[in-house]
Amino acid sequence: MYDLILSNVSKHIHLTREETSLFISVLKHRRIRKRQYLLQAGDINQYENFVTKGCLRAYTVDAQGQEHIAMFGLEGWWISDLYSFLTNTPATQHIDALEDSEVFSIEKSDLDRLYDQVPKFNRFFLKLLQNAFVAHQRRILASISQTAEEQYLDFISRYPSIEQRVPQSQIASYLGLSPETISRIRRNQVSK
Amino acid sequence: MYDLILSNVSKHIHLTREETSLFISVLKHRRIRKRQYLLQAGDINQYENFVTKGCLRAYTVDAQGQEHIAMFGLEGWWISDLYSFLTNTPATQHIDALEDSEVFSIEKSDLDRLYDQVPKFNRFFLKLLQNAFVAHQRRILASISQTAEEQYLDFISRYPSIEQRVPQSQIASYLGLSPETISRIRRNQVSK
DNA sequence: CGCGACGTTGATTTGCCTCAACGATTGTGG
DNA sequence: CCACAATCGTTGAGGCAAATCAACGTCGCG
Repeated sequence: MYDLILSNVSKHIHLTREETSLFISVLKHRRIRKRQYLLQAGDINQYENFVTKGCLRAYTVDAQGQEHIAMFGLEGWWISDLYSFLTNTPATQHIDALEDSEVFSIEKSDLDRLYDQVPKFNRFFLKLLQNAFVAHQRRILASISQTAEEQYLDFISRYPSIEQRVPQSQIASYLGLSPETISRIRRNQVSK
Repeated sequence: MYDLILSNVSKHIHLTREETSLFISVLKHRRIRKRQYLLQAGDINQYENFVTKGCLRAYTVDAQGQEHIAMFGLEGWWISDLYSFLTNTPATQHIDALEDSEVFSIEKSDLDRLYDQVPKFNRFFLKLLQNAFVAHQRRILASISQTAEEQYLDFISRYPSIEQRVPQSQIASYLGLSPETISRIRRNQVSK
């Protein structure tokens, strides 16, 4: 049950037995049914969440009611509205499940205590965030410099596991394209 | 001379006198003339840079020769090609100066040693990166959900100091718009 | 002075969106 | 278990926001 998250941690730092059990003691296991919210915009994001099963998404809803996906969360990924989490302000993002899912959640106060008691967790989350930051930078540059087709092809080659699991319309929403555009790109693709 | 960077650090962590002098000892002061490179794509980004004076930009150049600005760096900001820095691989970004500038640079090996000797620097860079991550997330959502005009107005209200200092064409390049579009937005704006 | 950098403006093009209709598949309540 | 609704993707027609192309004015600098 703890294998996935412990191997995720051990990619970056090494934990002693005591540190491991301390870490495990702050994990809250939760099941989220498809379409169920893990977080609603307006609420305060109390948890950093690690996905152990299924698939979630974080997204905003604009004035026209359109959804814009900030990130997906598959097995082995972390997902939260980080700004809300850090500043204790109401979330601007919703997080919900695209499939029946399971996560481990760490409460903010527990995480802060963990940072103090086992300082190397600072290093761990620093590493995580470095990776996320680099990925975001790439996404920004893609968004401002590439055509719709380039963005889509890049996406599916970079995240084939997402492309296979989530509806095309969700990928469209992640890329900032219309579902029809994705459909047309795919049509042109087969004839190439 | 060290005031700006020390106050930047002390926003997030407190340093003893010894830690402060250790920190200062790894800072390399550099002057970069307008149009001069701090980093060229293809080279390995050896430094994390803190801007103490002037204004720099990090950007990629695509196959058509078009520049796309990843980030600006004004006084008090950090700037680097983080991916290259972390992985020791050739940079994909150029960094150069839009004005005569000065920076403090920290070499990677020094930073790694600093992390070990003064672990709270992990915390410091974690905090920095959290802020940067949140800003990037906002930028992504803006880019995929807003019109050109909304993006531009958002930008100048969020970063008035940049808008006053850098050419409009550079802001266009940051937002992924053409310079002409920015010009037209501004024209419509005055008549409102 | 003359040149390059920068911004403006107009004309035209184009990539992608919107709107609308439809088929296939999935899921669900009677 | 079937019928009907919802979800999802596809396709076509038309429109529009922003890009492109081109010409020109202004300013600052070497």
